[in-house]
Amino acid sequence: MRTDLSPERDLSIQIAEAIRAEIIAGSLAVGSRLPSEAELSDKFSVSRPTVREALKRLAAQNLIRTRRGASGGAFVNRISFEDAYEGQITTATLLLSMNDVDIETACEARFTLERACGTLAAARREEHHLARMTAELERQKDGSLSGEAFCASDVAFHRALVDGAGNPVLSYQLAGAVEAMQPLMNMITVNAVDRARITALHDRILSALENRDAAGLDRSLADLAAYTVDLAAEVRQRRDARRAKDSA
Amino acid sequence: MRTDLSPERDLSIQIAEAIRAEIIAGSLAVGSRLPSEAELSDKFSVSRPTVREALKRLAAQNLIRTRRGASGGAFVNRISFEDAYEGQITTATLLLSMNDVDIETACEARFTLERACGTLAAARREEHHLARMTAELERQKDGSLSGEAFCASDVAFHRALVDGAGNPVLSYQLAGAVEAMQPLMNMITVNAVDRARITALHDRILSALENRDAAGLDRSLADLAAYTVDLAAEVRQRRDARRAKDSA
DNA sequence: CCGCGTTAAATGTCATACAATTCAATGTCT
DNA sequence: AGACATTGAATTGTATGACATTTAACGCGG
Repeated sequence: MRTDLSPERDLSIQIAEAIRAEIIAGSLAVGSRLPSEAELSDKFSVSRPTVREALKRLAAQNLIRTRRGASGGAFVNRISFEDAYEGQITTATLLLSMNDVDIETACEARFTLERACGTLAAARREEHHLARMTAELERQKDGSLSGEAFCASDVAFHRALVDGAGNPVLSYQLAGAVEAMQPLMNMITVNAVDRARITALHDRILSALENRDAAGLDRSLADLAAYTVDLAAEVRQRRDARRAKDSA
Repeated sequence: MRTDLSPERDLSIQIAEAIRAEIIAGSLAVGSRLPSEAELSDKFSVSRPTVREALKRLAAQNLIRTRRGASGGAFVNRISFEDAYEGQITTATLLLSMNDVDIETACEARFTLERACGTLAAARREEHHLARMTAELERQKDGSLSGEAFCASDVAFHRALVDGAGNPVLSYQLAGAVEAMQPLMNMITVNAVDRARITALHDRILSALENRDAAGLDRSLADLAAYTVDLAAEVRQRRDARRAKDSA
């Protein structure tokens, strides 16, 4: 079969869209092998490099994976939640950094969603969620931890909480919200006093979750949200003051 | 400058990651122009097709856009909420269809998040949110509406509710969750009785929002969630019955 | 000063060749 | 006969060079 393309837009885009449409429609099942690059370039009447550019576009979206060698080729990928997390996180991170979203707005979004998950997690959390959170909390109490490592542990702690809701779709959605804030949090969390306060709140969160105390968990998360916003406000005040001094 | 690459993985992947890292780190600012393909192939000591494959990967993620002609080239894209929203919908849709996520799980995620927004929306909604929801609700009561149009209106209604929370980050996250479910909802909502029940619930939601009655709004949304899950269960029972008959 | 063609720079596309990788068939030795 | 090395073919990855297309800027003439 030979498929014609309109010369309107770039060929590699059209080819990528044609293949993506087939994948979404299901006529290319998960795990099935696409025609070889030579066959595709024949089918679309384009050169092999052009086909390859189209395939790279799809590969960048995790829609296909390629293997070399005999009986190699491009295969339709089953998009796992883990794969999707990554894209979600980088996109959300860039969205926040590129669109001048203030920390208060980002915090509100993140904690609003997280508290909603908390209600479910209080009912469904399992031992391994608590174990992960306990381990991270221990790390956070280590004073020698670097700022970035502390934030990374903070993220892991909260993601375990979200996972406790036992709903993979929720975990996927929240991954972006929680993880995307890490760069912002890196600017905030600094001194030992702040850390102590945060780990104390984490203690409350963890024990509330352990006791399946949904209301207590929600209060603790709300307190953490309020404290985070306070810290953000301080950071901004310092920054504004510095700017005023610089411009003077 | 010449950058060395390890021969471990594919070159185009490494180049794409190197450039992406620069964008995320901010050393390539939004709107700035990347070196030309010839310069990049020189910098990384690879051929131009390889550089192009790397750029196509980045273009597929909306990280860059390219323009032809003099003073053309590849430019760092400002990721808009609209762009990101597109990608999130296709990803979320594929996730749901490829991973056999049951409707209950998807519904739970969607309404859990939406109820969280509702609490904020009850406090912050403005007249134009109510106006949009009222208009959509009127459409939904028109019996001649097609199934798809009804669902589209349903989505618009709920997006207006989410927008009422007055938090763009929240709107972005929720838009994906609500919209990605539309294909699933299309299979559910069918007959006039179901529609009447749904619009009645929408009536309750709207008036609760109008009266800034957060608790009532939450109850109404919970009822709608429960009803949706019921409908989904019916659909599945019918489907299973049909399958059993077919295999018999 | 304005309009218009020319030109140069950049991406888009093509054709071809070769390298690297993987699997399978084949053949050989024990 | 069976295990193991060898070869070969299929496929993706990369390189090279060329041409086509598009676009902005420049210079020239009116």
